[in-house]
Amino acid sequence: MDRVRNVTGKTKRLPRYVREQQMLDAAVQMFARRGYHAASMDEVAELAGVSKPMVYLYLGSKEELFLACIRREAGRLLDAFAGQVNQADAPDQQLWHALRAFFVLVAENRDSWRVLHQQAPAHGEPFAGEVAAMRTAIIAFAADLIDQNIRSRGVSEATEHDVSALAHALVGAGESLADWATEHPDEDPATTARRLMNFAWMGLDNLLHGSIWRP
Amino acid sequence: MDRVRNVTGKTKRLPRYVREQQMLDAAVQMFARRGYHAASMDEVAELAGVSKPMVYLYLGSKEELFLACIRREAGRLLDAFAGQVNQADAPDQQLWHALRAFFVLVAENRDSWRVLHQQAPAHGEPFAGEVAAMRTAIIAFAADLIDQNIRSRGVSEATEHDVSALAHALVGAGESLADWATEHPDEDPATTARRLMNFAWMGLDNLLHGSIWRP
Amino acid sequence: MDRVRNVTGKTKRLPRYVREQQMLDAAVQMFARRGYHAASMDEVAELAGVSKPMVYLYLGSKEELFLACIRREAGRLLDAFAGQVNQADAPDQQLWHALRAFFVLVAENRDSWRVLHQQAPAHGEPFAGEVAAMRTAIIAFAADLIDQNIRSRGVSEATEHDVSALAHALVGAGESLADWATEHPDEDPATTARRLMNFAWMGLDNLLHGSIWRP
Amino acid sequence: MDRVRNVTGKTKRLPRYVREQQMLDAAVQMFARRGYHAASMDEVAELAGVSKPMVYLYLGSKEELFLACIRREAGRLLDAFAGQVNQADAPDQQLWHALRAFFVLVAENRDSWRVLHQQAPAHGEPFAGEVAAMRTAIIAFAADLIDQNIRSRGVSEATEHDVSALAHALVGAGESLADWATEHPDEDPATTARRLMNFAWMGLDNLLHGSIWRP
DNA sequence: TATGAATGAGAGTTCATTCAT
DNA sequence: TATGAATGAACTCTCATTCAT
Repeated sequence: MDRVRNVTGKTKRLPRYVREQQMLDAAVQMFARRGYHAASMDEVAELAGVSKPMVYLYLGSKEELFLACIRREAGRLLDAFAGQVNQADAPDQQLWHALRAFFVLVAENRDSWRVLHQQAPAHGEPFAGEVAAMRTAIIAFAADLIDQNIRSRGVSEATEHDVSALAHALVGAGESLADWATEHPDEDPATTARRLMNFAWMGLDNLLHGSIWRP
Repeated sequence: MDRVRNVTGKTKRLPRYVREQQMLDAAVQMFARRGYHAASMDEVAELAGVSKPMVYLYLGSKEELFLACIRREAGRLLDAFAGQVNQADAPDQQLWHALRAFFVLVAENRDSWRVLHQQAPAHGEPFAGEVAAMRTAIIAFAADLIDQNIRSRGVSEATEHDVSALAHALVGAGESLADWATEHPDEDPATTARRLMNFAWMGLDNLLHGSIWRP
Repeated sequence: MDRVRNVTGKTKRLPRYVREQQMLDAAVQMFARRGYHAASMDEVAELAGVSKPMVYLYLGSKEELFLACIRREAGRLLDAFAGQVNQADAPDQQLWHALRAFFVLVAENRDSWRVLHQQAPAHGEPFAGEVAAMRTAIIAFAADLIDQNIRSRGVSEATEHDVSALAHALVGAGESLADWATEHPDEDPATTARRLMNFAWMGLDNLLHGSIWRP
Repeated sequence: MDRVRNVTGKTKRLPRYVREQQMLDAAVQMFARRGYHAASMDEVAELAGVSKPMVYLYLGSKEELFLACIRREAGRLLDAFAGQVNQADAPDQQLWHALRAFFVLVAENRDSWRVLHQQAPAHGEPFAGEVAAMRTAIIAFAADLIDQNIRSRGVSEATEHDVSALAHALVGAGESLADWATEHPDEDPATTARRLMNFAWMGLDNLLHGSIWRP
């Protein structure tokens, strides 16, 4: 009933791409708030202002719709995180820019973040895999920066395995802070990014200087 | 058909408590591997070697069953993490013991970890809340240790808010490493714990010494 | 499989209202013959020539379906009984017309009568209440006629309570005769109505003339 | 937990007949208040202070239990109604005694009345038939009295069919008044019986004197 | 293009009923 | 005698999905 209508009273015919984006927007919102299973195709269609068969016509099935959501949002996140980095910068500067972009994105797109972080991994393949791939890319990016840092100082005891572990820890810390920031809306994303830089990068620095914690 | 039978060929009658634990074991496994919705009560019952009505008789409903799983596993995790710590130890020693116990538990109970970390938060209330409460307790524990450390050195610029953020980052890093360790079965849990101590604790140390990262 | 199909062999698509009436028809029949609990939604749907989800989509739930049946049939009965009465007629004429319409309706809609008289009161609230309300209306109608009759003769010993009891007796006699007529299909409804008029109205007449039975 | 126990703390072993009556008491109560289907064997057993298998051992099945209830209560009602009548009395005296006994019984055993009047007929054979048989006996009794009355006056236009209809009307009026009396606990059963005698018997009298209502 | 009408398939849940002790 | 433990079988209800127009 709320669908956009033109002056003749007929339903407005929008180009396919626009309609698709509307549906994806609606789907992301529903999946984030209700969860994948509890979100019904009926509700998605209604929120998108379209009839159910349209959703099927454009997106195929509930699984494909969910996948399309995941892909779109994962792409956006990757773009934000890694896309705008200047490879000529120092590693810490690169990480800093990436993290800040990430926290900004999450703050502005909570539903998107919940779909990627909370929903997709819980519903098995192929959804979990899609997010896992994105996460792997991010971790690789972090690992690369850590590696650059290490090499630039000539320290080299750390294996690839060690670096990978550090990158995982760094990303996990970032994800957790993203959730935390969600509950503190007055926290500036840049501040959150600085917190993480201090927590993580400084710890790495220490290791590089040989001060190691032992039980 | 697969029910346990004794030599006389008759169905084994077990006391209620035993059967309940069997059902919870089966449920944790099914929920972890298939996901909450995809896991059917039929499958849970079959895996537990019991008929469906028994599951309902003892555990009430699918929701209550899931909650019971979450509560049991959350309790175990909390016990492992915070239960065996000696308050007389230095903060870093306390954290170290807790983390080691945590990584050991996760390594030995992957399904349990997946239920808590991957399934419960994805399915809304009351499940998410139950895990959130446990996580809050763990974060408080970590925050407390960080606080002790700060005070013992007389440094005091950090607000409670800052400490909370650090604790969230630390716990997030631990969760991420737990997942990572799951894919590296030959990694010793103690080693994983040491990685995290080095990544996190040393970073904190740095902060305490006043070396701060700035953009 | 038995659904109505047109010559092209395709499923007939009927407007919502028509389908709803078909479902109610089927439901009344099933509830009357099998009883509320023994009637399954599967059977109702099949008899209506529709799939089960349609019944749920249009009527909501088994309880709501039963209620809808009761309401429709109670409405029809009330209309038949009280709807066509001319208030200008003498009380006995009014009652006579009402009773005749009632016995005609019951003779032509046995299932409907059984749902109202036999099923609904046996299954507690809200079903019993719905029929009780209709019955109360009918009894009030009868009581009113009795009252008019009394007043028209200036006799006035009878309290409201007494009149109510008489009305209940009259209606109970009518219900019982309705059941009895059901087993005597060759009995003309008008005859049945006349029987009741003689049994009831004449008895009242007597009372009004002061001839009272005493133990 | 509330079962009767002797001093040794063991469950009291009561003779079979006593236990059976306890179970029937409990069953009548449950069937009357919840309805046949909604009453569960669990609840019946608990209310009777017995374990479920005992109910099955003594009464056979839910159907047989319900039948046993119906038979016991129908027997009591028949006894009350027709059992205490002195055949030497005049017909109106006989009817009066029977009705008074009936209204007394209903007033004191509401659950019993609801099982017979409300539940049994709603649940098909063999339950409905059992009550129908009892009702037939009562109607036959009434018809006989009416018949005696007619013959004693030498009036004989009335066929057996007519008399049967009158008896049905009389009994229906009685049933309806029984329900009505249930809602007016301060009404004396004898008064209710007198109401019915006046309503019914006097109406019959009229007919016998040739004053007939015509449309 | 767009949709109201319709359904296949399967889930959770609840009993009456019966073993095994 | 008496019962805690256990289940077969059904039933209500819900969706993702697809016709027919």
